[in-house]
Amino acid sequence: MTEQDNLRAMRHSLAHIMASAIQRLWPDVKLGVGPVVENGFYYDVDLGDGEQLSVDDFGRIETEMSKIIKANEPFERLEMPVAEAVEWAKKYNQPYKEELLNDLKRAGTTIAKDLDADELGLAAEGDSKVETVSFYRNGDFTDLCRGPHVESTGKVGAFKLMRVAGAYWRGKDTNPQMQRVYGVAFETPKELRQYLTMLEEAKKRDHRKLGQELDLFTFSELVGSGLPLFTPRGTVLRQELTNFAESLRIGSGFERVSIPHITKTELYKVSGHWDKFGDELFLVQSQETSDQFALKPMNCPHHNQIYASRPRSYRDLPIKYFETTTVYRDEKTGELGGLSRVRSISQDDSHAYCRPDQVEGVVAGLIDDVQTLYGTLGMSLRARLSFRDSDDKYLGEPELWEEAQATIRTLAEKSKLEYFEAEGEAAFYGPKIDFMATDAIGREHQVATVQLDFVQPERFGLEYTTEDGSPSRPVMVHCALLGSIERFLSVYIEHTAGRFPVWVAPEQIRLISVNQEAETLSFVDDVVRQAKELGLRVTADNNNESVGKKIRSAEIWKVPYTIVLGEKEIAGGELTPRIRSDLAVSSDAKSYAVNEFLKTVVNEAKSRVNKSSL
RNA sequence: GCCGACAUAGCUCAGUUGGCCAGAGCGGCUGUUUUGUAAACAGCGGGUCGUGGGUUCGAAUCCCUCUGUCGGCUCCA
Repeated sequence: MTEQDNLRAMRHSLAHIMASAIQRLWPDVKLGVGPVVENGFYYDVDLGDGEQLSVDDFGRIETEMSKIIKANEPFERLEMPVAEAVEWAKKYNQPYKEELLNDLKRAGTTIAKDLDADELGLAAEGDSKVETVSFYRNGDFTDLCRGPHVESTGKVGAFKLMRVAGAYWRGKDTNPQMQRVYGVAFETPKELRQYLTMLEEAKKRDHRKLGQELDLFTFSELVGSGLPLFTPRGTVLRQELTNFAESLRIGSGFERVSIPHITKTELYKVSGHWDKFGDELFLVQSQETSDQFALKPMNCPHHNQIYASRPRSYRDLPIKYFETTTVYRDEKTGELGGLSRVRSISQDDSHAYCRPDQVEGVVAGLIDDVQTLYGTLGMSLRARLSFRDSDDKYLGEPELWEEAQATIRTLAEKSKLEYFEAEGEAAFYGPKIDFMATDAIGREHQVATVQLDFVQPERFGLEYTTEDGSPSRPVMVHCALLGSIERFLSVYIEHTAGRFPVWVAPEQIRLISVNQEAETLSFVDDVVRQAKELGLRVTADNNNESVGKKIRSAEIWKVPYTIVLGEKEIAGGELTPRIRSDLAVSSDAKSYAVNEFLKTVVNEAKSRVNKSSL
């Protein structure tokens, strides 16, 4: 058994132990499923009679679990015919288990396609009907289960119950809702502690907290949920990041286009999005005509109309458009949160219209841009090649798919990307490459995406004239480097913990006057003026406070360079910048002539480095 | 949308067996001080306790509605 398998067995065993502890405390509990998840496990339970578990009960449950662990009860595997198992479930009043068993009996799997039996931790012995099922017993607790488990309840490592949340039985929103109790578990207490420390760290860097503290963005009840408002500081962040992404586009031969934010709904009836996503559109009614409009939920159909506005020759291709613009999606309110999930979504979107023989070159260029961007931001990347599976929901010629997927695989190989393939993750219109970036505390986030599209060109009748004069369909390549800029900001704020490198820092230099004397203030003004002339973001703190307090304030605002100005500086004409600790390369404070310092900072910003050049 | 928790000053938070004018720290403003690398001192403002309704002699506190936030579920072009 590998270490991985052993950890899984430990976690799954803990799910059983937790269920058995809950059953001791609430004998009438009805049990759902209890699989292993990332970092731990959960079990879905239903206490019945509308009774609810809360985190206040965790102490009792954990105590009970500890007793079971201490008793070191062996896990015994037993088998019984399915019919007998159904009787067992009936007898012990476990309707959810009964339902699962009936599925096993009928279909041989616990559920059609939407849930993976393995994830559920349940028996599924292939596609044929199941004759016998396995149970595991520890002490007085018996549960339908495929296993494997650890030998006995004493061998489960370190765990902690984390939270309880609602979850639909078998993930369907028409089913009754159960309570899902989550726990985390590791082989050793040390690993558990490390994990909990990481969570603490994540909490400290929560972009919602930092957004408030660093005055980056806000929400207003009057404007509505999921509609972030960016302050001047937050807007600098957005702008610097999009400027960078846009400069990569321009370097790769994309041309900027510009479109309105609304359209007649006809556009989406043609594109096919109306049927699929119509209920998530914000509708806008004209008071003048009977036309119904919608706020755009994506940009491709608009861009397609620009492509379609004149005849295209094979010589014109690839035609590459890009635009940073906002789309609007009426997401369900319960799904919104911070900047991670919003209803006004800004995208650095691009669409390239290619001949089939150009797809490879275009995609290679985009992969290159993605790598440059995330390399500069100090995040490592992994790519998921999202391919189709055998489902019939995919549109477009199967040969085209095969070819495109092969191309993507070759490119991933050539670009030295770390990648993996995921069947069934493709969009309905084509395969894609989704990029995941790892942040400073080891969490992975989905960011950029490159998608091939065979469907929209067809739907919109996009064409170009080939060498022999016949019409042909271009292939569309969608790409967003930052993805949703709001979501990306949430990732980047947490990645940097708000300690932005100079090129993105809303406030790059803060000047602190030692006193209020006219000579000092005029010297400060002079440095501010010079810095602004060089395009730097500089502020002066001339408040009547102690130097110590003003330094502290600059630290709290995470300003990269703080400079105290007083008699000494006025006399010598030199500054001694205080460098924010994460940027500093050495700990010695050096002095620079005003001009020399400012020019160094300008160059540092221009080169987008993550360390101080001083 | 669903389940659960929550909403008190600009921020962070006290204040529940329903009861005197609703509190603190930070931030803000004013004054004193003229300050040298993470918090000088003093004073002053600031909240119809998210909204609307209800119960009660009396509601920040109990009940309902709505709005918003958080943890999940579901969804994600």
